[in-house]
Amino acid sequence: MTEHPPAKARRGRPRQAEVARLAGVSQTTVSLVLGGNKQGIVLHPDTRARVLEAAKELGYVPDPAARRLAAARNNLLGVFSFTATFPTAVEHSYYPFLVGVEQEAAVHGYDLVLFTGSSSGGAQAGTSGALERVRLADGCLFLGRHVPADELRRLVEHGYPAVHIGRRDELEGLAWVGADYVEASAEVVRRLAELGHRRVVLVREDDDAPASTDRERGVREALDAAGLDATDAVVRAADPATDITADWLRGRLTEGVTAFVAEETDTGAAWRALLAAVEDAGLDAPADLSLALLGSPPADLAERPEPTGFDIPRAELGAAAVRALTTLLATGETESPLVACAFRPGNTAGPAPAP
Amino acid sequence: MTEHPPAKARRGRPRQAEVARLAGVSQTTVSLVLGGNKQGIVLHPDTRARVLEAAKELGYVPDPAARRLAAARNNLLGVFSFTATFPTAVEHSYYPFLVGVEQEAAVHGYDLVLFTGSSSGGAQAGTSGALERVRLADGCLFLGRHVPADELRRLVEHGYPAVHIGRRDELEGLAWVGADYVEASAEVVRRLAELGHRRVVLVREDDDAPASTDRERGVREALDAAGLDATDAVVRAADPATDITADWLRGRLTEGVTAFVAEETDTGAAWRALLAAVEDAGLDAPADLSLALLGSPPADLAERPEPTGFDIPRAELGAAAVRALTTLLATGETESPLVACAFRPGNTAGPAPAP
DNA sequence: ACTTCTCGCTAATCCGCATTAGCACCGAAA
DNA sequence: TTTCGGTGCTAATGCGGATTAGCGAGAAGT
Repeated sequence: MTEHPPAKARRGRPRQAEVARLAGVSQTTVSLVLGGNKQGIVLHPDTRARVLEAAKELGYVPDPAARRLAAARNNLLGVFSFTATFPTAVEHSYYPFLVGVEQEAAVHGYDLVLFTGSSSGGAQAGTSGALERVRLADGCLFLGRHVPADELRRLVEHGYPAVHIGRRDELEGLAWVGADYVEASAEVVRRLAELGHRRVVLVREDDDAPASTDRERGVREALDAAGLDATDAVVRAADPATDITADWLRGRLTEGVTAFVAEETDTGAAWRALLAAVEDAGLDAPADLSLALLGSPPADLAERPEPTGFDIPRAELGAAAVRALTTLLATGETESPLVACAFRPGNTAGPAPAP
Repeated sequence: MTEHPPAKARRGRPRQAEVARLAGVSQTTVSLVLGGNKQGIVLHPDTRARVLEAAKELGYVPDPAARRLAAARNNLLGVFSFTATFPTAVEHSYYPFLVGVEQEAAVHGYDLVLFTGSSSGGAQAGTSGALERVRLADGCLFLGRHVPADELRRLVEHGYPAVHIGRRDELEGLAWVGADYVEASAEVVRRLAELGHRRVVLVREDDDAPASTDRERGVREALDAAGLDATDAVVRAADPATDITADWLRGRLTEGVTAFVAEETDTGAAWRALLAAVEDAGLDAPADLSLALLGSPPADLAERPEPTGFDIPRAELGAAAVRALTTLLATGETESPLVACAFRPGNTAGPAPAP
């Protein structure tokens, strides 16, 4: 007869109201005890204890959405990647970031929300508003070579705390953490120069991601600094697999090029192409020519000779990103640190062959 | 003087209320137009158009927190692993699950919250109530060989939607998805029998995880079915590295054993020990004896000959787990599917040597 | 002309939590 | 006895949107 709502009784997670009932206090009090009580309202220790016990007994956990809505924070950090976060194919590329992110987030008491849908055409991938969902979290990390700049800009302009993993200063006000590709790439070229190489070629993808342009810049700067010829020193290959062939390689060799440097990308296409071309040409590195990789080799090429180049401290970058984000959340201060990469001697580069 | 709140006026994004004002309709109408309008309420096309235009003009984007709050579900799935979710060392063991989980979650429009045994709330890690944190998500996936059964039971009894990756029927009411280790292991043994092996030994860890006992069962069943001698057919090695030696191997060989099967575990210890013993004994597989691995080889052993055995469809398992969880959330129905493993011919097993 | 129906739209609530205002009580000061 | 100042707690409200109940007005039926 009466319209009692007991049907909802055991439905879903316990609310503060239920904790309140069990503890014999008001919902407000529960909120005060469980939330920070930043208002400095005085509560009797016994009440406090009762509430805590009731909450534990019921297994109460605050609803993150409600917390956010009430203009508070929910201790959730988002991670949004523009290429799938767990892509089968490029396994090794992004995973290490998460290692660092996860650890550092734990240190700061945050849980991680992985925003999916960026990957694998999920429920609403590609939708123009897809980025907005990250607002559920207190702040968010963004990851990927290509990022929808306008959407991200909107978030940032509205004051949403965001940190990009990877340099990205063209986007005013966006905090980021980046690897110092310029310096790391320059160092690789300097080493090659020291080994006697007078002409070096960089093979990069035909793409203007900061990660690529930074590497090119480093290479060019080092060439300049060493007084080397930078003519045709950079090759943009739209499709490395077809552009970088044994013939092409021989051609460059006859021009006096003795060292080839490839940039690392998600797919490692440039490096793969280079290795294939060298093999096809029946040549050997580092005997006939030197090779270097501006980054880490793809996982499936692990058994190949270790490439000369540098390692990107991915876990460290992930951790730095979390630190930047928590700082942003706490103080509102934007910081964009540049993390150094470690030179990796490897064994694909050697002294330049005598002319 | 007056305590007007205009400070918040131009703050942040537009609300539905503002869109409504601009379009000259009510907030409800805006919600109807912009939201799904699952109620099938009839709206005039013109009204609809006006609202859409107003929304576009203002650049309206719904607040995900509010949306989720009103919907009484936050579209979050938890992933809880009892070993760190992102362990650098055992990288390959759990990672593939996540690949499948992430993709399938995206398909269903869920985002992921990552909980790890270690992190779970930096503030109060290790607390016995650590598991309660997962209640933050609509439902949760559990992952790991060893799981605190009583804590999990509490959650399940409270009606919390949980799915375990890996068979686990001893826990009444818990849904799980598992690989069919019994059948897969049996098949491996059947193949060995077909190759003429009359005595087969399984090397397993001294541990009662379902994943181990299932494999043993499959092996025993296949031995029985083939009418083979199952005496001493199973060896429990607390520490495979010291128990499985070249001497031990020779001993078994003289007893007539011609094939050795190892189970796969996080560390791959049993398989490693077996390989080492064979090498130490100066023997060769598959010439002198046959080897098989009930699972996939550890990543660092990739360059070794491909083990005969089976592959665990980890990504598929992850995806199946998400499907089971979403079904549980939607219909309340618990399902526990068993996913088949694919036999991997490999090249460590061959015909039994003539006696 | 009077009841019924749609059709189109809106007022009122609720979701779960945080915050604001303020109430009831009690001992101390006047 | 009245007033005052804490102390300890709660009612009420709002965040932004989804949902439910239901209200006018014109069309249709009788």
